[in-house]
Amino acid sequence: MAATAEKRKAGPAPARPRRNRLDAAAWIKAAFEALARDGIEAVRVEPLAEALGVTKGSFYWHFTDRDALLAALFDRWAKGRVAAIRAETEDGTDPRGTLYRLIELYARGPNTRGLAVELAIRGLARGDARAAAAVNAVDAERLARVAALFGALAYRAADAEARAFLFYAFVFGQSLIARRSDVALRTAAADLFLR
Amino acid sequence: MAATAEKRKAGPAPARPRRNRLDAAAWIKAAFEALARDGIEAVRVEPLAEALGVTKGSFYWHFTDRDALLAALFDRWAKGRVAAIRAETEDGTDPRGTLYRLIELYARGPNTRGLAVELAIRGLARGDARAAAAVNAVDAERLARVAALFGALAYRAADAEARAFLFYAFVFGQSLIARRSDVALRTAAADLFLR
DNA sequence: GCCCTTCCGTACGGTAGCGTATGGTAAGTG
DNA sequence: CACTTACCATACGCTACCGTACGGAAGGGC
Repeated sequence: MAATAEKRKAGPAPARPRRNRLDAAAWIKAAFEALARDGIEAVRVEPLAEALGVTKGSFYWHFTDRDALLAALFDRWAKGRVAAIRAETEDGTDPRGTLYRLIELYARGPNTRGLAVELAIRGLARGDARAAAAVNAVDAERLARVAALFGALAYRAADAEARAFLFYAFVFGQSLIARRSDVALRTAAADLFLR
Repeated sequence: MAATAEKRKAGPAPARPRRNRLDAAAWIKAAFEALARDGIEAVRVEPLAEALGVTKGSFYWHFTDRDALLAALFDRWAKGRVAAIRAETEDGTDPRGTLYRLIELYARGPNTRGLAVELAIRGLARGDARAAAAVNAVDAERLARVAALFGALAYRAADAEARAFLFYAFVFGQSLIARRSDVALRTAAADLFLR
């Protein structure tokens, strides 16, 4: 990470940094956009620079190389997903409702962007150790949280764990199949193990 | 394999067909190898040529461009998968055993190659219409066949369809999750809807 | 034998992107 | 006002790949 927040002085905050000043986070955000829309092949330095309205001179100030951007991308994705699943499951009441809400989050909803990022990173995890590490961290947290939800529904530990595994296998597998499929079929399938 | 290769008499000349004559199928096969191992970005003309021991002069004789190779790849994959699911389900006896066998095929067996190809093509289906068409054709056949298996287990039509959907969502989803090496967990999850 | 088809090698031009070197410029700092 | 810092623009060399043009070798048909 490069230097980010150096202007800690008190006083009037600068309204606009300058013309088009960027920080590392802006590059990562643009990288997420490109990844969601066109996959990892679209996360390239020069196209991103053009999309951001700067040149790659900016990029190589904030990152050592393209690989560093990818590493930051995976890291930030993992942290964000872990924080998200914690926030979504911290309400202990109504575990079954939470499960249904979680499924909706990835199965329908306007979350095609997040799903695309998810699938892209999981696809990379096959050949990239850092992507694999990010996926492992996210999966561990998610499976633990969802297993706890099933545990709250009075399933025994081993059964709750199996149901959590089935839960996420279904969530992501379904997204690989039903590109235009109907909601009724998906709901019926989910009801088979959410009962 | 040295049975049907005698075109010449027993001269001192090399008995090979010629030096390294290829056909389109050889290129497609090499493309599958590259796709399975390193993803779609590895399916490139010049690296494939080197792997095949020829130059790209050969490629542009058999294909108009790289895109034509990808189209042939998707087409052949779809045909192969449709033929495979038909062969695997044509035996009507023991539907449940067939279901378990199908799951093993993608979840456990030494089929990491086929699974890698499957996931790569499904990842491409998001942005490539031909890949999407191939996936749709394969999915339609698979879902119909597996729904028929569940139907043979006395599930009613709608239920059988939902179970088939869950079946394939699980098969592919489980392959995306980190803890896929845990056989017991995977089996327990499958038993939740195959029991 | 001769030609004709099939297939590949060789050489070339063109593009896209990576990373580097270096200078320039506006904001802050003293 | 000099000076420093942070950040970006510009220009360059390099590599990998795509697709084209064309020539040449090896067999099969006559």
